[in-house]
Amino acid sequence: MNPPSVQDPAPHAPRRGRPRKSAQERDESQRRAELLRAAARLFRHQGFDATSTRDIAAAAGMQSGSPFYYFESKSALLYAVMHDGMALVTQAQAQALQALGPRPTARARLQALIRHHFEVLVGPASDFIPVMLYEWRALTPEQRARIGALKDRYEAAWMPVLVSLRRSGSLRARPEVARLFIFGALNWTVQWFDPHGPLSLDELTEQALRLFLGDR
Amino acid sequence: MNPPSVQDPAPHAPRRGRPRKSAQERDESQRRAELLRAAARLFRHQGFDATSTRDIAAAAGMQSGSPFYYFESKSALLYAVMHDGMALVTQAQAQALQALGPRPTARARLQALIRHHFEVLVGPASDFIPVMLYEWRALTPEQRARIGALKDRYEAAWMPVLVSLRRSGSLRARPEVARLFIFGALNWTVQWFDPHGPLSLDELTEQALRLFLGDR
DNA sequence: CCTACCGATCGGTAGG
DNA sequence: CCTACCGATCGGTAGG
Repeated sequence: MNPPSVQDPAPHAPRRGRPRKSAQERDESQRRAELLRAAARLFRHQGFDATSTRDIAAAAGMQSGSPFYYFESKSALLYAVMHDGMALVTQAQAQALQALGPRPTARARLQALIRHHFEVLVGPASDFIPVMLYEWRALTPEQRARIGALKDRYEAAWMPVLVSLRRSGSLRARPEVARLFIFGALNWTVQWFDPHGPLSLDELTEQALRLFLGDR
Repeated sequence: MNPPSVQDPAPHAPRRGRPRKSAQERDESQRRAELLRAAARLFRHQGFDATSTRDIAAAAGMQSGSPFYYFESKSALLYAVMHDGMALVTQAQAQALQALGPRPTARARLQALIRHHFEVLVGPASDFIPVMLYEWRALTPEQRARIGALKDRYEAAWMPVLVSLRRSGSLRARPEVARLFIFGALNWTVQWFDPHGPLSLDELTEQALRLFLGDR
């Protein structure tokens, strides 16, 4: 076992009980965030396997070996993209629901969930979730399990809404199966939706609601 | 320019005006088909980039260089998987519609299309179409255009049905957008459906119809 | 963080 | 089809 060296402690092995952040530590976490953003962008457009750590380094303005100062491995980078992405959108989803005010209808809640999900998938500044959706395979089984738990939490918020809509008759399929179909329909938009096309995210949301709900 | 050698003409440069097949040629086309099946299976489960031509050769019982006797490149193998897969399912789709007999309802036609599509996606012996759906990126632009044309033809068959259901009021979204959402919902089943699970393809089809159509 | 480097793997080919 | 091989690229590391 090596004793920890005094200078250049690898930030991917952060120490516990964090003291106040020095200017250098703030710099480091910013560089780390830049790496994550560059990686997410490249993973989304080229795929994980087709993206080299050299590509990522170059996109973040570093030399080829430098990403490994911030991340243990290429796989750890992928995991971090997915993990940080999920943490972000799960919180944003809860806020989108709270913004509806008191006692929103089930339909209004579904609308908010769908609209927010579109934002996450095809809105500006969101390569993270598409990477999670389409690069699942590249994770190790342990990583998959952990990301899967975050994904379950995100999707769980939809179930009460779907159950309520099923009870009222608006939703005609079984809620569990409906949830899987609906996420499929939404997640697939990554493949075809053009943010610069004629359809706005609001219109897209409206069409989705009309497709899935039988009334109104 | 090399004159064509007398023995071992590369089968991936087939001559025109084909004469009757010799036994050797039949053998060759069978070996080619085995390669395609092995490639489709590996591409589906590991992804194109994560599958080496050596993996494919081994799965087909060959040595590492041998796939290049049958295919110009790894990319040509991917293209062939997608092309042959699309040709197969497009024909099968037409047959599924014809089997409905004269004057089927629009609902019956949609049911047949969905049911057939599930068969293509998650039924036995079908790695080809999932590869096409999820390895799109790995094609060259020219290959993408050609496969895209085949895909358009396959999907075009759905439009008259959706238009008809829109007119009758069963479908409440715009047919063009509905088609995209519906294919998303169906194509995504590749990610979660378990053929050995409790849900049959018939039940899955029924749930999909209930989700997308507002009446009955 | 950079420099310099290693071992492994990969797509593809020549020659039979 | 196999054998033997090449050049390129890749993830990752030691040492500063």
